[in-house]
Amino acid sequence: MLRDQIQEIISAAVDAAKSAGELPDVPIAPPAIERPKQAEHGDFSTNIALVTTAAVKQATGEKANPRQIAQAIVGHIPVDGLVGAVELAGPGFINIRLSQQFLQTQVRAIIDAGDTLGSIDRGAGQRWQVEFVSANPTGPLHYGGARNAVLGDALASVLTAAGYEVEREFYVNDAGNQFDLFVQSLYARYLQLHGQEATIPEGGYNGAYMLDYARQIQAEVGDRYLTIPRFEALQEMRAKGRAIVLADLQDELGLIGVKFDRWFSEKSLYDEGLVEQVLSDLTETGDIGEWDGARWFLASKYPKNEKDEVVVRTNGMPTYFASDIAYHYDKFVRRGFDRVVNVWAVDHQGHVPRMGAIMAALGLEPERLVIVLYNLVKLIRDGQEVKMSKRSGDFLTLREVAEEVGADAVRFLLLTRSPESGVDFDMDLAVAQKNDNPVYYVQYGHARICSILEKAAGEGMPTAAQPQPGDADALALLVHPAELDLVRKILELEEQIDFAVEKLSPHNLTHYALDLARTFSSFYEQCRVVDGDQPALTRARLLLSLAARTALARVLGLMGMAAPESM
RNA sequence: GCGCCCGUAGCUCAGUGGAUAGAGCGUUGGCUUGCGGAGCCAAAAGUCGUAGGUUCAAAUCCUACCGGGCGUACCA
Repeated sequence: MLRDQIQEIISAAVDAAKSAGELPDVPIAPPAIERPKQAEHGDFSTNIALVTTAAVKQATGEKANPRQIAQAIVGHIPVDGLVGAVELAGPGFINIRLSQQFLQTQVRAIIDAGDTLGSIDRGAGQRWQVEFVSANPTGPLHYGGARNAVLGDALASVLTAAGYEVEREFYVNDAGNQFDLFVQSLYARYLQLHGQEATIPEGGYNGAYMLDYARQIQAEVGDRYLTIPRFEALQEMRAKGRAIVLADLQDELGLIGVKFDRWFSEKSLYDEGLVEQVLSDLTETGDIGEWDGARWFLASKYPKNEKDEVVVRTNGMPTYFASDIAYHYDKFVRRGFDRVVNVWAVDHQGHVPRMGAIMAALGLEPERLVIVLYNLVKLIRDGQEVKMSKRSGDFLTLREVAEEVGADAVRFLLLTRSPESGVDFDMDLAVAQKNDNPVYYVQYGHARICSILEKAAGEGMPTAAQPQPGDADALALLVHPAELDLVRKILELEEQIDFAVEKLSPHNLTHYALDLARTFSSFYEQCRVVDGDQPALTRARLLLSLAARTALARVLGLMGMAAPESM
């Protein structure tokens, strides 16, 4: 990364100053390189002199002057190539400005990077899994699930851009209570379709969509399930119901552009005996014991856990937690992911400590499992919170929101917030403001550039993507502040990607995308691109416009949004 | 009660110990005859919940308190 190069330059300058005897030879941490808030403070700044002052004071007991120290370091920073200017400012900050020539030459590099623009090698050689959504397969996703989908998907994209090999996984809870209730509810609906008396079980699923599902089954099997015993009918319906609900979920997630590499079945863990195997392994290691007629995982042996957890109930039925242990064994031991990121709503926070206990019991480094918690989405109507219930069928689905507000607008809306911030979602307001969504500003910038490039092509100019002999000379004409600022802004993308990975949250991308679009607009207002009287400058600005389009398309792609050529 | 998270402009939210705390929406005023006005420029708008502490430097770290959300199942 560019920032790393700057850091190396500063480090080298510190060493050189020490060798020259201009700095006392005390240990100094690697300099922190920051992006100043204000443009006058340059492209990068470092507080190394202030930090060094403290280090010198501690080592020698003598008071040092931070500005003097800064001056000594500045004297050893070469001004050539990358660095255009170095300034000493304020109490002892060192501000660095990128050279004009460097910025100009980056334009072609940006274009050539294309859809790998901003990629970094932070995760090279690392295989990560992002498991997200993983909603119960009992019906359409509600709106809160959309936040999970948007967050997990963008996170996976950003990790990929940072060099990790990433798999997106949806854990299908097709074993256990909720799925049983779903199948029984489905069976009841099926019977009702055939005019038979049937009631939805206590705690079952009443939503209207269940009738649609039942009709699909009816269309497939006719009245076959009336002719075979209930037990067998339910058995078959498990598979059919599963296929139908997964198809529905897949379709719904597809509306906001989310695709999974793998849909992992909880039931498969039982079918192949992995749950039983892992439970018996842990019994041997003393992590699972039996009392009060149940089998328990001794979580309290491990830090941050106060209680033990039931894995097999008194009635002999395993809990969700039992398969969760086997599932994570599968992820780490069998499939060998270096790291797994689970995206959970904050109401599952109580599980976090016991997941740490699982890792410890399985002999795995706890940091290999990361849980990203995001806050809940509250639905507001007429200023009041609306409680949603999947069982009663009274809930706002992701599909409804995506259709009414627009997929990209929904993604943007949910992605701008940091995960820990709660979201109050007012559907009426969202619909009313849907054309004011900031995502359209970003997309508009992209479409506008496409239009400019098309106009240039229409006037017989060579395409910007195709290198021309005089390009290097033409790019040297980019000296307007708005032109250089645009290049600067594009070059920030890699740091934004790095930051998103560092924080395991891609929400900064939305702010960056807006910033980038604004920077392009500013260039567009101040610098006419296509000008027949100035062919070389036109060429340079076409290249810069293409670079901006590349960056806009890239960041929109990372966020899972379209980059339209017209709108 | 205990644990985790949040409190920043009218609203919704960003903000990596650093220099004058930002954006979108809303409000007010201006920009027609040049590549897309879904745009641009400008203005008003802040006790960063409160009080202490650490630091050369705190919205950011620590402590207490106030307000809100979530959790504290042989549910998932």
